[in-house]
Amino acid sequence: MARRRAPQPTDAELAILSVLWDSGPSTVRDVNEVLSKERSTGYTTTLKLMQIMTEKGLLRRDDSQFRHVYRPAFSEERTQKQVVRSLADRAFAGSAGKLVMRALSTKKVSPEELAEIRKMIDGME
Amino acid sequence: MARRRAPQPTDAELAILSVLWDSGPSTVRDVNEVLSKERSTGYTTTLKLMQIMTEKGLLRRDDSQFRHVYRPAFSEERTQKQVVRSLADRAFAGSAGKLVMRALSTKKVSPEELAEIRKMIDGME
DNA sequence: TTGACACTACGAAGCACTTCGTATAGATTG
DNA sequence: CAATCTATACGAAGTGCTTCGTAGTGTCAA
Repeated sequence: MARRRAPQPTDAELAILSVLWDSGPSTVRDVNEVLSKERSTGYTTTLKLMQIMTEKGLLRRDDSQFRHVYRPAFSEERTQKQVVRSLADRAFAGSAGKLVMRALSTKKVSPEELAEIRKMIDGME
Repeated sequence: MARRRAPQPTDAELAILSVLWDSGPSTVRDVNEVLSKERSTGYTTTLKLMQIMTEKGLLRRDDSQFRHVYRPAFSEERTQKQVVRSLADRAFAGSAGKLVMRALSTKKVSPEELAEIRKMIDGME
């Protein structure tokens, strides 16, 4: 079962994907309204990006309506695994374990999450 | 104690930093010999990158000798924390904990590392 | 149906990253 | 000292990312 290869999303593309994962299928306007709050992005900028992402295969588009509706081509889980693996390769000599330990050491993990992580490790052994 | 801000290293820059963290202070030739094995990078390419990294403040250079000797301006630990935090912001809504769990779920963590991670969590509670 | 509005398509510019060719200067060897 | 090797400096090209202006097309209400 060969899965289509997914290109690594860029920063701006990840921002768009995040909105779509949160909100579900959306129009360009929907996405841009969320993004423009933090990034103050122009409408046509978001449009162009989403068009390119569709060409790349990162998004799917339903253009049966006047307002095209976009959705992510790949799940949040799959994409997150991909970017994590990519970072592990680039900055941690390929070791996901080293990456995990470094992430834990940033002290930005809440006790609740810590407990969840421990439970996850328990289930893996 | 305000620390100088470190720019995010790019991919090629991370590759160079990795060599320097591993090997210690090195000349351009030293670095290029390691890199060219995987990346087949030209000598002047590596040189130019390291010059730019020095301008950016990512590397320090000792040019008292004919062959300049370079070393990282920031530690591996600090840089790794930085890139992890950056990824958490971009793809995990800022949550290092979510990033950790996703990294664990890639199944690329050895049992030894898993044990180490558990020990680390024990020490944090 | 026509004017106003909203949407998509397209082209291009600005910028950063990466790569490499060429010029120049310092070392080394016969 | 001259030839040769090795190093650095510099400029520039190619590419990809991001941004936006403008043109063209569809929609809707008066």
